[in-house]
Amino acid sequence: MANSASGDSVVDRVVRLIEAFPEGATSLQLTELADRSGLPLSSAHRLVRQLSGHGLLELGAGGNVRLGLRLWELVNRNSPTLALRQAALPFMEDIQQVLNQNVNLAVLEGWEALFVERLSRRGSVANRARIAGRMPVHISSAGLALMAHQSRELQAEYLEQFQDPEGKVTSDVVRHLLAEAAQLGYAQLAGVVDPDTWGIAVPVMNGKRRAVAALGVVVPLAEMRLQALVPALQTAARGIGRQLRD
Amino acid sequence: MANSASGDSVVDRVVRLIEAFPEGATSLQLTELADRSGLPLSSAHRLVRQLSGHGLLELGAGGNVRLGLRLWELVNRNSPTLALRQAALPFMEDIQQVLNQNVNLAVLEGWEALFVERLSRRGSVANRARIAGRMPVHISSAGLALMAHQSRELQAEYLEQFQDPEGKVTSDVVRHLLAEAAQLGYAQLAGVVDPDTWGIAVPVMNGKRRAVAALGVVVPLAEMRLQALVPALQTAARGIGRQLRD
DNA sequence: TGGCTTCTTCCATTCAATGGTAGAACGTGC
DNA sequence: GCACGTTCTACCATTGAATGGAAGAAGCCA
Repeated sequence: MANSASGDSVVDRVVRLIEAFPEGATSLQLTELADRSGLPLSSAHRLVRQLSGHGLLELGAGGNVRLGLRLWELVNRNSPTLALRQAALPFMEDIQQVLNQNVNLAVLEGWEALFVERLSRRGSVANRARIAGRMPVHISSAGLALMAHQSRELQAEYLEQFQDPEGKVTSDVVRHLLAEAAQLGYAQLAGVVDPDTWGIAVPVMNGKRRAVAALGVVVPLAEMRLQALVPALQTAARGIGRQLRD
Repeated sequence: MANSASGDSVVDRVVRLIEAFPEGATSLQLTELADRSGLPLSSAHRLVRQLSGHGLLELGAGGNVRLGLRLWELVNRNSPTLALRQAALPFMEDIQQVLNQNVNLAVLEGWEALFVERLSRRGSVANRARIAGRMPVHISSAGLALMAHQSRELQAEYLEQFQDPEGKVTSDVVRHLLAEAAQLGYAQLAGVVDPDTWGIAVPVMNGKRRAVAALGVVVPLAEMRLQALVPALQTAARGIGRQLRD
């Protein structure tokens, strides 16, 4: 019973609290939050109250805790992806208009593609790639497009640690996919997420010729027409890259 | 030189750090961040390093600090507005398709409308209502639509404290605007933000008949056709409200 | 090269953070 | 309506984590 029996700082605890929210869960019971974050109830309670006072969290009736609107506001108005999304949105709208497909934009975070923006195909509701959602590199066209254009070192590191949790894919297969994507200039993947859809993605290069994002579409198998999709995506990706330069 | 000379807790400091980012600024110099947050440089530095370790901030070369992608991810995947936005997006897309106007969705935060989602008019780039941006209630149709359907107490409190920083608008004028919006079921405002545009917004009511959001469009003056716009917005707003009920 | 700014590290001091405990509030079944 | 389990909230003595000035390192520009 001292200052931090568990040996972590206040900052660590605040982070644990925020990270304790399971994906997609907007609200949590205080007790459950304490459990999930591994903090003693009284500590969790005290921290939540403090954070609520600033609006980073919201403490509702009955110990109901949710992320604060104020936090959402602060993060989104100063988002690290702001410039990227602003540059990309007009081009994404073009793609959506012309091809009428689900369009998405992803960046590389660790060994996963993190989707930062998305436009839905008109009329359809289903779209797996949620904003702020992740997909492992080896099963997403966006992930492959991104990884295929990273430095040799990073790719080597990635392949080194690669292991398919389901044991179906070997690192050699992934190596091949990456080589192919690098050579073709786009990545494609059929029916991995959804058996009836294709994913196609191209890298977005910034001024320094680094692949900072991937622009992709998810199309129904029936409408798969590479020769039409790829040039459109590549053109848009170049446009985005040019915007990023200024 | 003790534990917190300024008398605020670690949590307070973390919040100050995050709030120190000026709207729209994605990155900040460490020294400037320390200044803006009012923290001693060494304290700011230590906290930034800790937060960076968890990815909530990112500490780049040369003391360059930005919000972390990890924080963006956590906040957006558990956003308090997630349910609202998911319910609203399909309807917003409908509006965009049918009317081809800038569509936006706002909630009430304090005495301001906070824009949580937005779709741009095809082809146009300009759109003042940025995501995570704010507009005072009395100069935004969304704000008026929201406030007009709040409880009598809240409205009274709002009008009580109201004061136009520019001294042009009196609280009586605002009272009148609110009454009108409440009676008509929609709020309209001409050329306040941009001299050539109209804003029209309708409230979105949840299951408990509380106005939880406002759905609005911004149209060029020339294309202003109330009799077409309002019914479309109201229909969409009802649809959104119905979704929120489940 | 010299001077200026900005970043980073160090460490003795001390008070804010901690968490077990107790009690209040809530919900639920009998 | 009572008793029981659960969850939330408040308290407070203990103590080690947080603090921030100062000095050194690293850039940067003229």
